[in-house]
Amino acid sequence: MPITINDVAKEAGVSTSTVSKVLNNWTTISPATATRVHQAIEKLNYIPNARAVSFARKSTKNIVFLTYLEKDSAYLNPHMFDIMCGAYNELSGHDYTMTLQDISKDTVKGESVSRLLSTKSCDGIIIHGSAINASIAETIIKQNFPHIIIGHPGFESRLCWVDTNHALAGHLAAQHMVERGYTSIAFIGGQKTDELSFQRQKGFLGTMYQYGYQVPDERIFYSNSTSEEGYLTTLKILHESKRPRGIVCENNTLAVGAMKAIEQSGLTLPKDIAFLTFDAYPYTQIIDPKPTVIDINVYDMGVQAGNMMIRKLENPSLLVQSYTTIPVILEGQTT
Amino acid sequence: MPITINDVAKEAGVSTSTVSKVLNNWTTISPATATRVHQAIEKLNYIPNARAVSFARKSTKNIVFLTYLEKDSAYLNPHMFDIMCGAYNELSGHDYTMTLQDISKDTVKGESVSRLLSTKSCDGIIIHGSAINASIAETIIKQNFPHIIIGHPGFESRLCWVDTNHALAGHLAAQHMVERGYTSIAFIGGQKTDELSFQRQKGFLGTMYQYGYQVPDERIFYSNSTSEEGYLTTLKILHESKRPRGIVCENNTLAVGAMKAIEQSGLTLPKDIAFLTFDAYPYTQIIDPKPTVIDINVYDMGVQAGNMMIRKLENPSLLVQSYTTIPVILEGQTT
DNA sequence: CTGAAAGCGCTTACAG
DNA sequence: CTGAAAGCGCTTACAG
Repeated sequence: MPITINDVAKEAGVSTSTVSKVLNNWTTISPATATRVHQAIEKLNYIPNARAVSFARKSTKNIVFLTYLEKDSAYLNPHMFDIMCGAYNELSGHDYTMTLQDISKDTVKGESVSRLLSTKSCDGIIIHGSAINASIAETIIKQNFPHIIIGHPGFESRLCWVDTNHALAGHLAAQHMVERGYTSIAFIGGQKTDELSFQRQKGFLGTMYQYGYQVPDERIFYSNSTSEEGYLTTLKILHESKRPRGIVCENNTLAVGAMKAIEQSGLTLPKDIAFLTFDAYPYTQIIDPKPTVIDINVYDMGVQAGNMMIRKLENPSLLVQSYTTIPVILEGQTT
Repeated sequence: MPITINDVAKEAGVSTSTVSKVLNNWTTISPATATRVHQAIEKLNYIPNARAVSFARKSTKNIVFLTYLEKDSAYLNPHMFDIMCGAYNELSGHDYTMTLQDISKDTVKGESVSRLLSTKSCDGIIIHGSAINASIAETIIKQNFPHIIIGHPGFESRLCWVDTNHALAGHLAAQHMVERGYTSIAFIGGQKTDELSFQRQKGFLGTMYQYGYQVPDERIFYSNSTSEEGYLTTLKILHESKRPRGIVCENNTLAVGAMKAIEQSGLTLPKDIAFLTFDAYPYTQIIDPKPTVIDINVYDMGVQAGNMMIRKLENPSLLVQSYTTIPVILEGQTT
């Protein structure tokens, strides 16, 4: 038989309401009573039944983390899990639990979210950027449900979100290259439609321009972000009649191919050509030489998301819509 | 005002108990009544309050996944998250939710688990192998709490667990090498005390022996599993007076270094030397040429863990203690 | 400062 | 086959 609040009340010689008040730190309880109750709790080794508390309070102290959880997600997108850890850490530090929810099996867009809200099985929902869509957005906004999107949603709305300033990352990349004296640079980006890639490119090109080193169109490349394309594009760049002084890759996968091409061409980094890429993961840690990268602290983004969620729950009238975190440069051996 | 079971009862002209029975598929309900109730549910768009159900049923339909969730875990141990996804998938398919729990902040060993059990906030607990210890084991066994450990616990106990047959993986490695005609082979392992490495090595050496190709002690190496050590050890192996025909590395990190050494020595894979390693992640996908690996399907391990958990919950007297999953060979260009 | 009582929204013996 | 009633273990106005 598990110990209940009634057992504690009996043991302490008070009513259950009094025990409850002690448990919830009401200020109206006399110190003497509080002590007696605490002693009883200690003696009986009482711990409140979380289910009953949740039911009586009409709050779960639980946050759902909505994302894709398919096979190989961990390898294809470790960032997502690092964000998850950050969010977990912040939430658990404030006595919230965190439940996972996969969106990939939804046959109707947004159904898992609707269900989540109507069953009242969480107080709030953190949504990974890859899992947000207009249908979910509408459900959440209509019900005014506490939420945070990780990554800018990609469409205008009243949704709340946290993101890293990717344009600033591009700016930092340009600034670093110019400071090191690399002024003629080729940029290998992802797909034209990729928002993240676009922001990095925009920040990079804009800052180069401000410094007076406009990057010509023929030195701006788009790709499907495969290592193979990074390799081929870089070969092409290196065989230009007038080779650029440096190459910037929009992501790690491109970087693997690019550096292979540079190595095979017999060029030395950074003497013959400088190289910079974005993100410290997943490959730049093991590529040799270690490239200079503009990194984003995704764990911290998760922490910020958790923190914003908690503040929203504590103060529902809070009007903050977004947090933006700042990228940092990690210097390697290629610039 | 959210719709409750009472609203549905009123709408359908029946009692709340009847609605509840319809909701829970009791066979004693007449088809006509069931239809009326379903219509009312449909009309009011009623969804049961999960908190109330959980409280009344004294079960949460929630499983806790216990592990380490610190910064960078996702990069250092993507396997763990892939397992997590597998477990989630299986659990959610059976209408269980899954909550994360980090163990790294426990000041007293096992305190988070004790708390979990006393607050009754889950029906069962899945524990990643890295997070199990004697204190947690004792708590769980004493309370006879539904649990699954991912990976053999490393000490004898009545704990339930799932794991891959790592010795079999070693066996498959040996078999493959011998079949391809590579009979003189060096083995680079992890630390002597590492159980997984030991099992792989044991399986490998044992099978080589059975085939009649005993691996001499001077061709068995131990290491701290860094890429650097893989590199240096391989260089040493390649400069032996009588070079082996193949090298087997116990893990991916060693493999990165080993293959670099082979390449730098001007040897061609697999013409001059054959190479095989374990695990398809995190690096063998991008190493060139792609090595032959013995892979373990960790996602499937998670699925098995989830499945075993569900069967235990449905049938508490189930005596199964362990599942063992089977590794597979993925042929690359190095054997 | 404390307690009796209602209530949170379901489930489940039990009676009919 | 259906329903009245007790119960799950807390919280929280409200009265004193």
